[in-house]
Amino acid sequence: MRTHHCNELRKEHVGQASTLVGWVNTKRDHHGVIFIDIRDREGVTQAVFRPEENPEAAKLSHSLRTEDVIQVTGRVDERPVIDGDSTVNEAIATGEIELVASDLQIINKAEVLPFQLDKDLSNEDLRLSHRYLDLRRPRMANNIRLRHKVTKAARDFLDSQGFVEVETPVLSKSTPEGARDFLVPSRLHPGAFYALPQAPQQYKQLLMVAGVEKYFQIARCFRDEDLRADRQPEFTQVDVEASFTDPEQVISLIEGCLAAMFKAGRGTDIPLPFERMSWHDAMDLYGSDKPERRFEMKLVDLSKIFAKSGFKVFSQTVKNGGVVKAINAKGFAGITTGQVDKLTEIAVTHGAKGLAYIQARGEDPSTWRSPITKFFSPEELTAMREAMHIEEGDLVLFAADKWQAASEILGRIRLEAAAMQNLLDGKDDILDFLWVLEFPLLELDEEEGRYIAVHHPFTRPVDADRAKLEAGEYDGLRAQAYDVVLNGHELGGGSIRIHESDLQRAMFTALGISDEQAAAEFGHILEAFQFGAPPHGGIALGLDRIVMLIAGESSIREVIAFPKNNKGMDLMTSSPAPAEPRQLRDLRIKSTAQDKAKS
RNA sequence: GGAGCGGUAGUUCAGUUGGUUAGAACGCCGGCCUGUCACGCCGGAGGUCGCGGGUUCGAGUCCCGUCCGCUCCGCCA
Repeated sequence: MRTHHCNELRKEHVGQASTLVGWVNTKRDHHGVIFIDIRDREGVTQAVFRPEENPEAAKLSHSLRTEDVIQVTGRVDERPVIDGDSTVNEAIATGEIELVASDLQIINKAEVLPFQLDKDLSNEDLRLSHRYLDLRRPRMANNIRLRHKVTKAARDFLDSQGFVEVETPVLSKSTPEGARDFLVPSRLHPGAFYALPQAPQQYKQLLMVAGVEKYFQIARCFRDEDLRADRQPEFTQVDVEASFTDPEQVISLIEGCLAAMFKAGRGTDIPLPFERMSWHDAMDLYGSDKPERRFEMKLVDLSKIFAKSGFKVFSQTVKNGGVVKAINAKGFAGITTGQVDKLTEIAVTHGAKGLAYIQARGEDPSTWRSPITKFFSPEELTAMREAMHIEEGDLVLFAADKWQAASEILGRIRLEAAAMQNLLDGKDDILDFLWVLEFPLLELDEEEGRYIAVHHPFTRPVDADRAKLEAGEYDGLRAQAYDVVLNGHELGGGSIRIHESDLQRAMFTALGISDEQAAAEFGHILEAFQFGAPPHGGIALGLDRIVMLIAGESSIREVIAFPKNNKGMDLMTSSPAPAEPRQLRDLRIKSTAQDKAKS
């Protein structure tokens, strides 16, 4: 049996017998002498086969192929000096020694692999359909181990703070609000369905009513929505809830938890506490509720300057209660026509009628190239130059709309312009953690003509706004909610919750949920709140995204062992797949084939 | 649902203005090689150029359609 892992043997083991097991990483066959690099999960060790040591083993070693599973027994020897040259390999940890093989057992032969493990491959289909091979590659093997370390750090930290891990059901109940649910048909109750949880939100609040006081769970969550590089239909949250708490306690706890996770994952301490910013300021300055602050290019409000401008597009917007805002992409006056078109397209996609800009060839407005400056007075030009700090070579981009719309448009433009200018090059090591606070509680869904919860329907308004909510005044309400952001990525979000049934009913009313619907969908929680529900709040962190960022990957698929592709399919197992007629019969579900036959 | 990019050997890619038999590297197969570690050297096999249609004397290349993948928008309380 194995005596050592493939990363263990050193000079001090010279002369000892050792048995290694693992995969054939590479074979270098010199006919007379054969070198085999054996790989296990810990590392690589070179084994040497010589006819003079054991002719049979040496002969057998010729037949080895990459990824065969073998066991090699031999004597640990120092790497020799040949003709005055050292044969030490400094690239591997065991490079000072080699295993002089006296026995070789081929445990299991391997066919030629569909792809080489020592080369990158761009064909993600192929990787996913043979994921068990893809995971052997060092990068993926490291990511899997990294994920374990980061997850364990979160678990250990929360445990050290007195939090109790509780498992909540995966077979759960569908919720009317929020993302589309995955449904699971019930055999025992034909026509009825479980839903897979989008998050353990209601269960963890009920655990607070149950008196658990401090709960956490490394929780699998499910959402039947379209996928992205950072979105999978099933994903993992570090889900946390506490009773008798407040935002400060949650923030402090999560800063400690993230510090532990980043320490475990990348070995460095992150500076605490994180900076904070109100949602209003984040939108106003960066045009996003998850600001990327590793470059400047802040949004500037020019409404006052253009309030009475002869340029009607601007002055009318301000007159109608909107704003004129702009960003200065320093040194980007040389933007190409194609790039302008692309930025314009982004602006139009997000509701702008076009994209006004100024290419500042010099400091003086007379040198500016722009489709709109001819409409501006000299005073407006001067005031704008001061406000935007326009210098030679700058590019200024405008948006005129309602405050939030204009801000969001410019926020998108800002990110794209920065990408065009490669402003994030060399900034991979900067970790800009940020708390975004004071989110709005509700926002008006103009299509549906009703208010929807910005966070979720259990989020507590700030104390000062509670009376307004109960009185039916829904504009401008602020929530006791907080998001933690890293480099423009939302790592997690949470809130203090509603713990009173009256206030919860008022919230449902605001969301247009009738008493009957509330009783049917949320009766259990309204009832629970009547029996001594403690004040409580919590947060959920996106574990996949956090591990992705620590690993330096750009997709969460790289840190999930068996992810789905863009269409939500597992290419290895070919799921989802049609069900057997018998299964459908048990569930009293008509098959699609039957439907087609009828119609 | 929409936009962009991509699809050529097992893999990663190149392929000019439309022009002979579609190439390279790695991998694979065979041979040689007793100190390599991306071993080396010699030889070989391997292609529905995603699919369908069109233009043309001639299409990997141009046009139309379609499928698949990825990225983004919508969507994701």
